[in-house]
Amino acid sequence: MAVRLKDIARDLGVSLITVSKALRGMGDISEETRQRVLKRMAELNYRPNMLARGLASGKTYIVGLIVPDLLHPFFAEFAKSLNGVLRRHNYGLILASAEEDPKIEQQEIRTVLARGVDALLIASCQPTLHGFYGVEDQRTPFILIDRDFPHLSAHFVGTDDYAAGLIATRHLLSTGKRRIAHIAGPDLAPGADRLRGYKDALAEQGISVRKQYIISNARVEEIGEDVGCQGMRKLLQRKPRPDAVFCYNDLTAIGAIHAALEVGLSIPRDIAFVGCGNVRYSGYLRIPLSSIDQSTGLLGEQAGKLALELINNRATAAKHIRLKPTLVVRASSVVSDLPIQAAVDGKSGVKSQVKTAKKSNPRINAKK
Amino acid sequence: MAVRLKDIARDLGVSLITVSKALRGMGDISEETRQRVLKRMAELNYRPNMLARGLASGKTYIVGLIVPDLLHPFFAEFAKSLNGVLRRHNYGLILASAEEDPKIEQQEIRTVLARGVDALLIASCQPTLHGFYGVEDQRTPFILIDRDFPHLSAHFVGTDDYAAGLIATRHLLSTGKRRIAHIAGPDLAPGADRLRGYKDALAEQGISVRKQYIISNARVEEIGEDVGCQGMRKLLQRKPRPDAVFCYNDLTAIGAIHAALEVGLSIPRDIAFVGCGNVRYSGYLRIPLSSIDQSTGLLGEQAGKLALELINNRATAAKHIRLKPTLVVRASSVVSDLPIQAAVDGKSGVKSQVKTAKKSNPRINAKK
DNA sequence: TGAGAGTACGTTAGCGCTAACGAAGTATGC
DNA sequence: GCATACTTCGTTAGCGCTAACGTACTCTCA
Repeated sequence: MAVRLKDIARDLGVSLITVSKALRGMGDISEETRQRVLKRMAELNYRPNMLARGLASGKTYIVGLIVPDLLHPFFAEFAKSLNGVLRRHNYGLILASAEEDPKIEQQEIRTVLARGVDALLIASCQPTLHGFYGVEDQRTPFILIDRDFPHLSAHFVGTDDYAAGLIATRHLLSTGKRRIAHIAGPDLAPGADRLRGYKDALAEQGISVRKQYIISNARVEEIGEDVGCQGMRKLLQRKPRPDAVFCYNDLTAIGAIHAALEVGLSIPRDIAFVGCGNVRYSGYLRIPLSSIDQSTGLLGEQAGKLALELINNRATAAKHIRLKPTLVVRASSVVSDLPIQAAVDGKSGVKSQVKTAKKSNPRINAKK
Repeated sequence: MAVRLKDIARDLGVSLITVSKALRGMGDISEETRQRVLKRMAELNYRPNMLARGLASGKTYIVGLIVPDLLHPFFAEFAKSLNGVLRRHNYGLILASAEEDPKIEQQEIRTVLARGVDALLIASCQPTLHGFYGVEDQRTPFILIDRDFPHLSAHFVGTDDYAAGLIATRHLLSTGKRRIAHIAGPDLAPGADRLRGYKDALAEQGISVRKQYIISNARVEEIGEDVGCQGMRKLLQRKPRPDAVFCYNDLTAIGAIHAALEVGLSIPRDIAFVGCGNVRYSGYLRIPLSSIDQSTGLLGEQAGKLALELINNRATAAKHIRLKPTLVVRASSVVSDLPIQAAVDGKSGVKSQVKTAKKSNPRINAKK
């Protein structure tokens, strides 16, 4: 059996509550007693029973995180970063991967809440908003991640996806491309915002948006390589053929590039690509991929800090944190005169990825 | 406030314990009463308080997982798969990423244990075995993941790393290469086993192991692209130059390939590469990477099942589960006569990856 | 018919901890 | 010298649930 407060109290000849107070650093204990207690605790390798503490105090020091897919680099990095913040504040993390299934998401939310988490972070994969199964009514603070539900006045931490679309498309325009296509994501907040950004960037240059250049994936479950590949095959049949593609994420971009190479196109000369997400291997791909970096680690930190804040100050008006993304340019969108190995090593390779991710200081829009 | 058993009992005019029994499906309740109780529970949206249940019963229905780095695709996939198994059995997952730091690992083990998990899975990053800080003495069953500590007679789930080294090296030998180098991993079980496999495969062909062809990374903290790149630069200075390299993992392979391209070598003609881990993008890299697949998803499942087994039957002799890895051949190790785009599309590209790693991998050429 | 067995439900006593208040002892002020 | 305040420690009463046993009540069968 594990050592309990009671054991230490008996051992030291003081009352249980004195030991508890010493442990928690409460004021009305003499410094001498506290040291005596702490010393004995260390000797006996005492570990407070967090279940009992949680039951008695109503605080579990656990935060729940529900993501659509832990394997997705974005969520993995987010979770890692969040875990770091929480650990530094002695909070634990209960994690659930919903397998892109709203039913499972619902189940996970239920069970995670039953465990009495102090806060809940949800990157939802719900197609339409049916509310969060009672989370809103609960006293447990909850934060939406990555994907906002504007109708719900909830806390939110995510990327400025409109800016992502804008920046990516502007970049392609700046390289002289004019027939820019878009392989869109699901018809949820991030996808819709990136699409808006894409359209507005075109409008800025007086270029009309052509429907035939937009591949919709409104109802696709998993936006991966095959979606990009199939989308690209359709785009290749358009007349005139697009000369650039802004892809919803890096996975679709990889698939799209694959389809373009398949028919012997030269990248970026014939057709250029920009992805979104800047996943780890983007710089090492066959065609190193230009991408929009979401500073995911920073998102995790911000989300963690917000969660802790909400836990400590019960009532706060809904906070929206949107980080500005940054562009990482690589060979998929910019012609390089250098031999290929130099191109990879130099400006467009990993080095610049690190540089950008470190240096870029995304501004935080704290609406309200 | 959440609904409690007491509320339902009062509401229905029965005793609290009757409600509890109905909830848990215990035998000595009439079917009629049970239905009445369950119906009311559903109406009131009752959720059992898992903290209280855990405190009273000693079972939390939570499993803890501690990994060195959640961002590493292996651990992300493992965690995801484990989460799936646990969810199907109504278990939750507390996850901690130790940031490759033994100190943090120790801290995480302490706090996770304090939360009263029913089982603990540890993929340790300890450089040497100092024991698991009292986990062994605890009644909490624990399972070592990926990396075994043979001295400890603990449960283990991981890859047959010796086979991985053997298979990878045999493959390179089968393509006619004879001067095969190895960029090794840290001097822990997986790294040491892969090295042994490498050596034995050479011995099988009567080829003597040359020290100058083995790059040791015994004390390197993070085995990533940089390590591979630097290791390769050293290997390039050896005389005669190696004509193939088996790399500890895919990340080092990516770095190594980078260094080889840098000096204008042709892959795989001048020098061939095999990695290990078969991460998601291996098939999309500049030089699609031959790799050893660890069937990580299956490992997660096996580990989850073992954990549940241990939770239910207290005492079991130490169980060792080692899955045999498989080889996925791509263009980094096999010459292809086809033009590059066809090579990627065809035999050496994505297809073989799909074939081997069925579940989570992109099925890009759906040309069936 | 009444002891034994079975069924359905309830009572009691915690799990290990904390919140809120209470009770000593010591110091301070006028 | 005695009330007031402060310091230090303890008592009481739970948090919401479960384990283990207790108690009615019914049924069975020699």
